[in-house]
Amino acid sequence: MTINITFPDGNVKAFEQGVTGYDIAMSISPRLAAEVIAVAVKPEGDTSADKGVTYDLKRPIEASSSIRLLKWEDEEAKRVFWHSSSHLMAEALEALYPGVKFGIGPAVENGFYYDVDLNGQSISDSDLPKIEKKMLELARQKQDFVRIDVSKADALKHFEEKGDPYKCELISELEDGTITYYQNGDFTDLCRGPHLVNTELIKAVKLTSIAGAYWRGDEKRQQLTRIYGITFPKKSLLDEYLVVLEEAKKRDHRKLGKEMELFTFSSRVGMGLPLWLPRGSVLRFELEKFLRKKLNESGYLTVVTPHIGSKQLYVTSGHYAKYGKDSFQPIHTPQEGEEYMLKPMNCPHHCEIFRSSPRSYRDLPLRLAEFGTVYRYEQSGELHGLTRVRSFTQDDAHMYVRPDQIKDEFKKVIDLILYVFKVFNFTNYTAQVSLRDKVNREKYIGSEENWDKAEAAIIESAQEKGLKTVVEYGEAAFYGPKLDFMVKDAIGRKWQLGTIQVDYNLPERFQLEYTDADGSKKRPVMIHRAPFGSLERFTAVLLEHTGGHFPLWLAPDQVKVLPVSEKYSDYAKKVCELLNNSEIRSSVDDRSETLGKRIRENSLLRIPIRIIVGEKEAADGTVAVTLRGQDAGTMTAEEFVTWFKDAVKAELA
RNA sequence: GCCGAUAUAGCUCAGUUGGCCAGAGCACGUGAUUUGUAAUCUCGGGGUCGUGGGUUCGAAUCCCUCUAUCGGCUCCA
Repeated sequence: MTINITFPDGNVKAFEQGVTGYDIAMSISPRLAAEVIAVAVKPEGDTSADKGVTYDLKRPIEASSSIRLLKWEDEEAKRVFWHSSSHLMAEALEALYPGVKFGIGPAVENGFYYDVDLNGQSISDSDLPKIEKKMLELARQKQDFVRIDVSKADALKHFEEKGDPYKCELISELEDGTITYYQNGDFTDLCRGPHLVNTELIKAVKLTSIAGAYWRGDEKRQQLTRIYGITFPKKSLLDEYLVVLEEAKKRDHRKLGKEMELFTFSSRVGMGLPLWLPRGSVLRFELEKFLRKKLNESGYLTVVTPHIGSKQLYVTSGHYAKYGKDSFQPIHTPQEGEEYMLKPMNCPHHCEIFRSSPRSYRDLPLRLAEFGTVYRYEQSGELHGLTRVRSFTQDDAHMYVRPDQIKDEFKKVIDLILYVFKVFNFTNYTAQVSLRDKVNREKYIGSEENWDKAEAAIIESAQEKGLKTVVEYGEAAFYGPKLDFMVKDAIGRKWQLGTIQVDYNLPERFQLEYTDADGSKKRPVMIHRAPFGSLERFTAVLLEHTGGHFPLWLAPDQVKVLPVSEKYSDYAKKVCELLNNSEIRSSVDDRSETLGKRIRENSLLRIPIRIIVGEKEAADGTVAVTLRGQDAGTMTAEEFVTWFKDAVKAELA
């Protein structure tokens, strides 16, 4: 019996039933067969958007299907490669650490990990080379990965005898008849697969770090040792990867922030409490200015509210019940029973502003904006540079809208966020729609009906704006669903920047009302939004995104004027004064250092423009301009001001 | 908070199996030099080796406590 195999280019070829991906590749060329790692199989008639199931190269294909032969360049192939590598590491661990028990060992975005219980033994970074060596040794034994179907009873028996409670727990949750083992060498693991054909494909191994991880992510359960690693089919690919990693470290915002004198931390002030240095403060104020202008154009009203609020405010908002114990504790006053809390968000204050006056349907949408500094008690281990801090300033705003205005308003915010991303040249972002957990719903405040409406509004707006979105169930805030924009940092970690959240709950809790056209009282809907997320996190991500080379309009120091020698200091100062009077941030560097050294130092500070003045310029009243290392010509100081303003205008267009 | 690691001058880092007043480069100060597009030379100041305890004749080095930082986990309004 034959089946039809459809190739990505639309060609169809007949093969014997039970043909494998490897056979198909061989039928095209042996060279291809050597490069193929796995095969994606999509049965004929499956019209879903699904990319197909990844098969082992030697697993028989039983029905007519469309296939894609997956090579290293395909993400799916990398996953197979790394998943197999985690099995190889487990085999090595079992050889080196007798009695080791295994949790789970999946492939991740860059490599793989395995969670293991070392059975009382300990392991440290210095042990990693030993494990790497063992892995390569085993890989060279050319072990086949063998897929074995097994019954639930047999599987349970096997791992009980082996004394592995983690695998037993996993098996107990699986359905009989769907359970498979994979075996390579002496190592057998419960695994769905797919895997490489043979371990010999793994040519280069780097174990990157050791960390603790809770079994099944539950803080209350056993903590396992997680070993991270990455492998490659060629040694050269590993070397390239290590170089990229080094380069990324150079862009780390914590390092750049120090070098460029933007911000610092002090253990005496307290952990997670950033101190903005003068240069960083300029940057921050410019970011604020940039957004304020946009807000003014978009009908927002700016408000200012205090950094603390009475405990009662948060009892009303519901935040106290939800987060009270895990946040900064109430501030007591000399007055018995009087308690204030550092504000963890601005919304409750804004709700009280809404209440300060009767509102008509004509007043809506009411958009209240504030650069509001908030305080959140993040767990100590979670703090990270400027991306996770305990005190940060949100570019916050709350829109109070009529139900019929939600979608329009939502779309306007999406436009704003996309404008921000465009100006800062963020092209590599993902939009995540965060909805309720499908099953576990008790942690959410508010009625089913309102949630359904809010979730629909988000999904539709995103669709109509043509956003590519990922839907995540269970990621919603407790008070409403949200649309988050995520970007990656220098070393590939994802951070949430902009956020838009629909909220039916706070208006309810604060009993917010407006008078509708027919004179009846109606409840507004609230939309929370922050295009930057926070000034802190945005600055961090921007630093890494640009490598510290900010757009001209944003650079803390825009121009450095360098006189060739002391003789031209006065002229340099005159030029600088003119620029500063034209609101161009500039300064003179006339230290008695060589010109070469001053150029170098000011370049390292990433000052975008340098102006050099010497005999010629002083005589002609001109300046010699260099923009980011590129000669931009000689012009009069006045011409430079115009040139500069035009350049800034172009950046913000 | 948990697991693992780290902490030496303002910064980046040396400091060998515990052993003379703890070193370098950069930065800072000083003097010379007055420079035409990415590092001029001279001399100098600066560290109770994160904190507190312990082991030892002797601790930057070994052990414990605490603090902070780093990599993860968990959490994230």
